[in-house]
Amino acid sequence: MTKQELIRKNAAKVIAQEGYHNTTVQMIADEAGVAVGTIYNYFGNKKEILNYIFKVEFKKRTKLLDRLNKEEISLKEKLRIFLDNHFTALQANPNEATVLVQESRLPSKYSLESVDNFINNLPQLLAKILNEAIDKGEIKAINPQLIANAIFHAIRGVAIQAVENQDDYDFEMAKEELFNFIWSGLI
Amino acid sequence: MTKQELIRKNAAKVIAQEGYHNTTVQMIADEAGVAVGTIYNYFGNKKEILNYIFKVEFKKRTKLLDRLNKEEISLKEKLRIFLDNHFTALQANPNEATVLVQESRLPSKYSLESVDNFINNLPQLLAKILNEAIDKGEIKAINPQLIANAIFHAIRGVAIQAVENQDDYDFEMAKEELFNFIWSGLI
Amino acid sequence: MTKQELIRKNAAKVIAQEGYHNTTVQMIADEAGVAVGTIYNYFGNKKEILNYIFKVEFKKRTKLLDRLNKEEISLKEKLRIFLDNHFTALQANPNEATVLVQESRLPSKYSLESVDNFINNLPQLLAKILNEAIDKGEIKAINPQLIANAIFHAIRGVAIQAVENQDDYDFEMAKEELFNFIWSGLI
Amino acid sequence: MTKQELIRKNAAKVIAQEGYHNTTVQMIADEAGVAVGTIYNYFGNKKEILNYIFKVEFKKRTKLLDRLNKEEISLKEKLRIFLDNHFTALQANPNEATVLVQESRLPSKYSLESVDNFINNLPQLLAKILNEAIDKGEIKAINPQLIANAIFHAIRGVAIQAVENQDDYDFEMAKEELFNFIWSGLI
DNA sequence: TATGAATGAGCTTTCATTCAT
DNA sequence: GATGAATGAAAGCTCATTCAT
Repeated sequence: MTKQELIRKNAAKVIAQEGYHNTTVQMIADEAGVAVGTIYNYFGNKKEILNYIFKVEFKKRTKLLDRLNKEEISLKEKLRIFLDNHFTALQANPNEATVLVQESRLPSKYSLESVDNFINNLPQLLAKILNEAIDKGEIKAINPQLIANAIFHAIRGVAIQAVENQDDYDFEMAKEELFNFIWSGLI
Repeated sequence: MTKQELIRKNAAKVIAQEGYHNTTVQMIADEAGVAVGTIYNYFGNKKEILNYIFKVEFKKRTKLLDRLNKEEISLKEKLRIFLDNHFTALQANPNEATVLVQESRLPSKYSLESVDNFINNLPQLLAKILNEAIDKGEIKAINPQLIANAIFHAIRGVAIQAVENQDDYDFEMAKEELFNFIWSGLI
Repeated sequence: MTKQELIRKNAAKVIAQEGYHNTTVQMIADEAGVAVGTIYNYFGNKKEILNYIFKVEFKKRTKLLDRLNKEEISLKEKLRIFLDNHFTALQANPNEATVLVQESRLPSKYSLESVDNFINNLPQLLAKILNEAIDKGEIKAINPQLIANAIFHAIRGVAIQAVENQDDYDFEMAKEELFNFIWSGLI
Repeated sequence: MTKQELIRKNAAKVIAQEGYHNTTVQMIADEAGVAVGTIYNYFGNKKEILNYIFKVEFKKRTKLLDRLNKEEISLKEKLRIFLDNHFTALQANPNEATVLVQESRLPSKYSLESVDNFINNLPQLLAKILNEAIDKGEIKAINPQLIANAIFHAIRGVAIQAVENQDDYDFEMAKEELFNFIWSGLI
């Protein structure tokens, strides 16, 4: 693991626990087992650490949605795959997931590029997929923007709960329930 | 308006714009037209201001849900009334709504009592209502906790968009779309 | 004395002893008997303290030269008055004088407005006075800019020595010698 | 060119542009095209680089003055030769000249041996030469220390201007004006 | 009650220096 | 010798909080 990855991972851990604003760079350094100075060899400032965490996660999510967007499968299947992936990522990287969920609502003027990307572009991509499904008659005529947004946040809300109760959480059940709820809302 | 209310209102305004962590007590004082010292005559510390904002809003929401819980009307109607109320409150107090939405995700160890209340108890109350509706056969058998949570966050997500684009947002359309989406997901 | 003056005075003292770059804001605060935070209530940042020291001294020197410029007395007398004033100021405010002398040579890109003023405009004013004296035939035809600059720095050089050996320095002698040297160089 | 010379030259370049305190060892390393570590193989610390720049330049100036001191030529000629030399050096090594001029006023407690040498011994040597000229009746009875100091700084002041406006500066004119001014002040 | 100047702990960030490779 | 990633002490600056007026 590169030192940058080491720092990203440990930063996510501390920020997930403490929140970005309660996390000092020293805390991140201690968790990563490096000196503060070392962090500044890899990140220009504290904000960029958070930025990088978002960027990495955003890339993962986006890549999947982009791929789904192009594939010739039904929306139903796409939604299943997306939820599968999401919950797998959640279990694999709970810290990063927590950070995404907790730190994604700075007022836009302070917002990081990557946070904006995450919070705006992901629903956007989802809306696009919904739109096509409407055209194909797979789902009923809804407002794609609005419903994409609702779905995105519904998933996010369940993710929060899941992550906060990681140890005894039935991820399979959650995925199933969530899928049914969303899908019924669309047809 | 009491001085405490004056401070609460103006604090909500600034915090909505800047975010809690980027808001200084001085900024709140300036907005409210009082001295910093005055604020500390009404609030023990900065956190308590946020706490109070949540408390006031929570009470409003909770009161409604409590009432709905007891009334002998169908879930469908309850949901309608809740959404009506929610969107009305949103338009009436967009600052407070923004604060609720943006500041409700501190890590639990730093969390304020009132924030916890808001984020946990509101879905809880909703879950209770859902549960009864299941028992009565009004809706299908879902996991009430999880779906209440999903609904809560779906509404929250739409609220964010609405508040951020206040000036040219079709609240009626949003309410209608959201209601249909949720309701279809339940039956 | 206002608190701003208190800080300026004590800052000049420490900076004269230690040099601007070896002076921490904490040192200034200690010398002035206030907290660091207090300094930042009166100055935006460390640089502004230095800036203000220069500004105050510059105003003093400039005011005199401006007045001399307008008066209908001979250059010889003007020069005498200026040197008198300069050496009086030197004895009255040796710390400020030391700061002026020691900190006035930052590379121009980092230079403070007030430092630039001091180092450029003072010789400029002197050059103007010389120019008029040439026109009136009081002194010989020299390059006013260049000689003004030479005079300015000659005075500055003597000032350094004087300030560094304050306790046993014959200011009257210095003034006399310097005047004669400069004056002979002009006629 | 030895590596030490390479570093000295490039350090002078950067320090002339940025000032000693705004120059990082990394910047010097980059300019010289070596690694930071390499610099520390040739210089004990950052200060020693500056020290060395002064030492080299001081030796040049001192050598000339020492020689002039011993020669049996008139002060007038000595002064001419010195100014000639000085302005030639200025044009040949403007970076080093700039450094000498800008960095020679650290408070004495932080001062480098070589800086002290430069700023104290050069005027001292000049004073000695003046003293002999007085004894020989070549110039009038002045205070040699003080006037040497004034001359030294007058030259320094003109040098600053010259170096700052290198590209379009009439060095010959400057030399001539300065010589006349100084010489008239002495006789 | 209202004020706002004063406080200082605690934060982010820099950079001269080291040392394993 | 040359390297440059790692270090951590030390700096500038912020801002919640206090308290004399």
